[in-house]
Amino acid sequence: MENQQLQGDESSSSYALPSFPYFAVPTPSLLPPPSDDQHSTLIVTALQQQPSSACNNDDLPLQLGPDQLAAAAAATVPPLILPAMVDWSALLQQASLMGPLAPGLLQLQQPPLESLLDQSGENDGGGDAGSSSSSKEKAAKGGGGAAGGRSGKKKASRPRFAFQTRSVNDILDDGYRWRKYGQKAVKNSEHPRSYYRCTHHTCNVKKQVQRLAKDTSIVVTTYEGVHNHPCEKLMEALSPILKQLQFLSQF
DNA sequence: CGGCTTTGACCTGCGC
DNA sequence: GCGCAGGTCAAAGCCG
Repeated sequence: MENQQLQGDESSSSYALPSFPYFAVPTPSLLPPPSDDQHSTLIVTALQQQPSSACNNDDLPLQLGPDQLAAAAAATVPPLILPAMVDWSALLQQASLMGPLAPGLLQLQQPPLESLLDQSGENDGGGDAGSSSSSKEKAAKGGGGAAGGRSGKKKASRPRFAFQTRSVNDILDDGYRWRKYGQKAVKNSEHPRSYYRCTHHTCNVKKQVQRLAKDTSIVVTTYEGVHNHPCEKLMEALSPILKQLQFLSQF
């Protein structure tokens, strides 16, 4: 299983995620108060590289396709208004630590990332979707080791979370600093996929940003790995409060 | 000048 | 073995 690999291989896995096999839609109660300009709807997916049989979800009561999920999200979560800065990684960590059914998270099911991203592609046929899926999974698992041939060793897969957001901006301001290290045209999609890496020296978190071909207003952001450092912007915002608390605690 | 983006090249795995 | 697709590198250029 992937999480086991993560905990075994990641030197920086102090925030190693427990199992979080749910497709989660944050309900409004979980959301911060509205802000002025950054409007977006959000779907969060916890991704795990599991055997394809595990994705059948025969034992799960709810079976929704990507389109249905999007519709369900639209129905259950009317246009969410997000603040300019949301630490979604931390939110997910917190949610996962609270257990599989964190308060405020609506359990649906765990769709594979491929099904999410395949919405973007006008597949030539059903069989094509399958091959595309396996191709993406392969890339996700071996991508790091593949590039540049720096090490022949296969890189262990890491937890991945896909955020589906309706936003004009490609980049979600999650409070972390990212450096773009690549951009790639994706088959069956007119929009390229962008690759980002966390700029923190010891942090190896990556994210991919891609727009859906079918609905270009939706941005799919896929996080890979877990930050091993605090969110800079969050700390910046909190530091005055912390200082005040420290000051008050003296009395 | 440092940090970031752009972009072509390169590498790997998979399917045929 | 070859071609394709995805992921990454790294040099060059841009920007504050």
